[in-house]
Amino acid sequence: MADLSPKAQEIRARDGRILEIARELLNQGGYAGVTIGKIAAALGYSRGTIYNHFSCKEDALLTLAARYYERQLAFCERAAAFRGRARERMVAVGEANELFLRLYPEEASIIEVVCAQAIRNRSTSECRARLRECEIRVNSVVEGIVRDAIAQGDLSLPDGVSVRSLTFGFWALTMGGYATMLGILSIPAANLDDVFEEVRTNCNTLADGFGWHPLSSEWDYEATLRRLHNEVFSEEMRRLETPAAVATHETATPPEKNT
Amino acid sequence: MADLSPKAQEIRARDGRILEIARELLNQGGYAGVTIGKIAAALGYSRGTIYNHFSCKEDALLTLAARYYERQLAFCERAAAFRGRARERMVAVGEANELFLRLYPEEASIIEVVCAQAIRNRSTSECRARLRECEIRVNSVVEGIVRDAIAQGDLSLPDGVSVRSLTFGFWALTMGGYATMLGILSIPAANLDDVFEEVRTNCNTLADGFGWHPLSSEWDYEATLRRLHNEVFSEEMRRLETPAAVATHETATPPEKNT
DNA sequence: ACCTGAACACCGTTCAAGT
DNA sequence: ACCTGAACACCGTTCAAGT
Repeated sequence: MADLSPKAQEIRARDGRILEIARELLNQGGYAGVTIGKIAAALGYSRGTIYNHFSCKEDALLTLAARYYERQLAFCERAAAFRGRARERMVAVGEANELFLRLYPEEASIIEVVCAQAIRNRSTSECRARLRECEIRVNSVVEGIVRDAIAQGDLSLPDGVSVRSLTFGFWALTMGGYATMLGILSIPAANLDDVFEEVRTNCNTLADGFGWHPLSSEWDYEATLRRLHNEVFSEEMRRLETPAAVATHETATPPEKNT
Repeated sequence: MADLSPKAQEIRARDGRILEIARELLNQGGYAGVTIGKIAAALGYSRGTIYNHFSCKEDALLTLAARYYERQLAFCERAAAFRGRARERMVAVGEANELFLRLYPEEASIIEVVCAQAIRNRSTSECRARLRECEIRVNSVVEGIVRDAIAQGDLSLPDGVSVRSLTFGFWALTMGGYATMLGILSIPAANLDDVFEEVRTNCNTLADGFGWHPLSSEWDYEATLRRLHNEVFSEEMRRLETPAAVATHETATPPEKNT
């Protein structure tokens, strides 16, 4: 960083400003609200200049998404390093995801962008590679925990079930649940008041179904969560408890067309 | 239908043709490939005429999605009427979803459209209501099975777990898994060769985790599937086994921007 | 009553011309 | 070397004018 000329540093900094503006526009008006023109106006440069920073609009948005995923990955890695039984660490990673979504709810609108193939397909392959890297690392964190559980004798895989497919189950359950909450997958049920709790309960039940010891009935996982909150996420828990610091942005609800 | 004038019938039929053209364009080039201009050209009418049929592009696409969901719902309802233990019927509904996706893989690109808030938000509320109706009905089919299981003594809910949250677990696991397959949620694992099997295995394990009898270890659910194939989906199984009838369309892979 | 297509508004992206 | 903004291509949508 220090070996860059002042001009080059200024340009670097502008990268970040563009992303921040894009994030605000996305939170305010969804994908349709993000426009090269609006970004340029807020930035104080002309539209053409944006293309000196990002090769297209989608690359800017996916870069934003990559930063989001990288922070989420860091949460997961901190949780996976939690000291305890393998299943406790699994619970910890789930909690890390939950805390992350709770802390940055407004930024979750970026996930919709990532999920849309129409957007991903317009982006540069380097951009997608950066996202993919995050996904792979999150996955290997969880697979590592599963392997530890097996090595420690807490879990034995049923016939025909691989580490990958077990990991996939937890992943699909969690992401399917959260995607619902984020409005990506829609849910039929009326008042889904606490998706977080339902994801947690179902993940625990799935682990019980695999016979992953200690079972829910054999262990106090509430205590595990308390310990995790104290030992790993104390700073984040404090921020969550002071509501002013969280969710100051309103969520993205672009005006509807009819009624 | 018979009480419509010939002209009115002609217009009605054009509704369907527009949807069919939209479906083909969607399969060929994804959302970006669907254009009012292209639809009009293929239809042989001017662009303005399209707006006599659908109030906007998104309404046409969501109507297409609603038709898709309605056919899927019909599959689920047939499966739920299967005679057997409640858990067998649950397995049957899962299998119905799987069969539906296997039979119409190319049409799954419509799901991406439905998942994109950016698209849903531009549609008419009537259109979304039609989609929502389907989701509600699928959900109540599954909730009904869960309630039957409880009534018949095969399942007892743990403390703090409602019928809805249990249903939600199966739903999230299934949809999260399929969303992966459809490229909506991306999956880190390298070669995910059989998402279907992994969804099935994990759903079974989740049911075992809830102590839903008969457990996997107490019952031959492979036999249940065979019976379902014979008694309910024999026609569909035959079509699946003659590959010529299935997956003739190529999946939507619009050209990428870079390498 | 239905259809047409010019016209409008709004984008993303490029690139010759400036500084 | 960097920035500008006119110009281009491409959309969705509307509506006065036709038939």
